Amino acid sequence: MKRTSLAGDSCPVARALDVFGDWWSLLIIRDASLGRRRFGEFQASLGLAKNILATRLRTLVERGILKTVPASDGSAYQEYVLTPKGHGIFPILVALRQWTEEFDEHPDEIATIMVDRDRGKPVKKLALLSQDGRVLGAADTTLKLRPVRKVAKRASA
Amino acid sequence: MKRTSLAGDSCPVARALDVFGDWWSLLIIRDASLGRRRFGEFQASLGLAKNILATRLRTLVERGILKTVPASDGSAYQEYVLTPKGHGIFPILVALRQWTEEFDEHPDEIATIMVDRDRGKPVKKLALLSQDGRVLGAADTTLKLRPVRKVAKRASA
DNA sequence: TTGTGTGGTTGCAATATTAAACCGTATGCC
DNA sequence: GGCATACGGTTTAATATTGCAACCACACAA
Repeated sequence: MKRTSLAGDSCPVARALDVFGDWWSLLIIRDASLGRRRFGEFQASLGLAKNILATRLRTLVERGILKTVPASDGSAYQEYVLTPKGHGIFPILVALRQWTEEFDEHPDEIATIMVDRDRGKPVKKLALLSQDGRVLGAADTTLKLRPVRKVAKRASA
Repeated sequence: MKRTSLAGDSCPVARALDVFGDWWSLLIIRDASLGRRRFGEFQASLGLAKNILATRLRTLVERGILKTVPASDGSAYQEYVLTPKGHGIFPILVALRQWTEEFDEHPDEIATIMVDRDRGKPVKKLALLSQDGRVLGAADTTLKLRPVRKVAKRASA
């Protein structure tokens, strides 16, 4: 009855969800990208049980999303910061944010807007472009089987 | 001990996760966006237990991501299709996919690539633009408190 | 009218989440 | 140094969710 792992799945969406697709991981990553680094900061901000936070931080470190560094204030504690792989999650956070901004039933309850730091103006919606520069919607795309170079090991369908 | 609900949260990321932030919902939505519509199709594709699939479909319908329609083949069964709100999740799926493409340890196990339907060429990476057209990274953005128009009801921080 | 496929529901065992108590190590303060 | 307290967890026990398998109702076919 173990929660089924998606790690070996051949779908890239499933593989991403396997890494940070649970209730708390993305919120921890969001907090980290807002500059929070300490165990206590995450706990206070998210209000989740400490044991859960501990296991989540541990697996996020294992998976290369976060890394631990010595505390910046000189104390003997450690802090958790995003790796490049963790920073790469930023567009996903933006996509989630923009979906809520567009479709949520109570947009008045959204506290913040994302702005361009230089100008202070709201950012535009994420755009998916073709190689020749056209804006693509879902209907303008398809999936193609990836050409296999050497030997594919475990991928199924 | 009920799983804490994020519905009333003021963070748009949390609000999105509250709607489809569990293990299976996004995969169901992915399947739906690939054209799968029937209970059995989802079940065979995802390999999840039928009771779980049933509850997920029900809540996704309740939350306006999917809607049920009479079966397209004339049989008396029903099918599940994405609403506009559900189609709006597409950029999130793209962002997840692209993260895996860029950071996964075994990219050779990824089966498909997303291509522009017209040309058959891979799509470009999602781009976040400022209003004056600059490409923005995480460090080029900040969050600003949303100006409150009328009375904010429940939002906290 | 008997059989089969589809679309579920029900019951039970295993696992995950939660809150709360506990604990060792650092700091802070005297 | 000595005591109190904060930090960063681990442990425990209750509850909720997940997963599997068996069951069931209805539609459709023969």
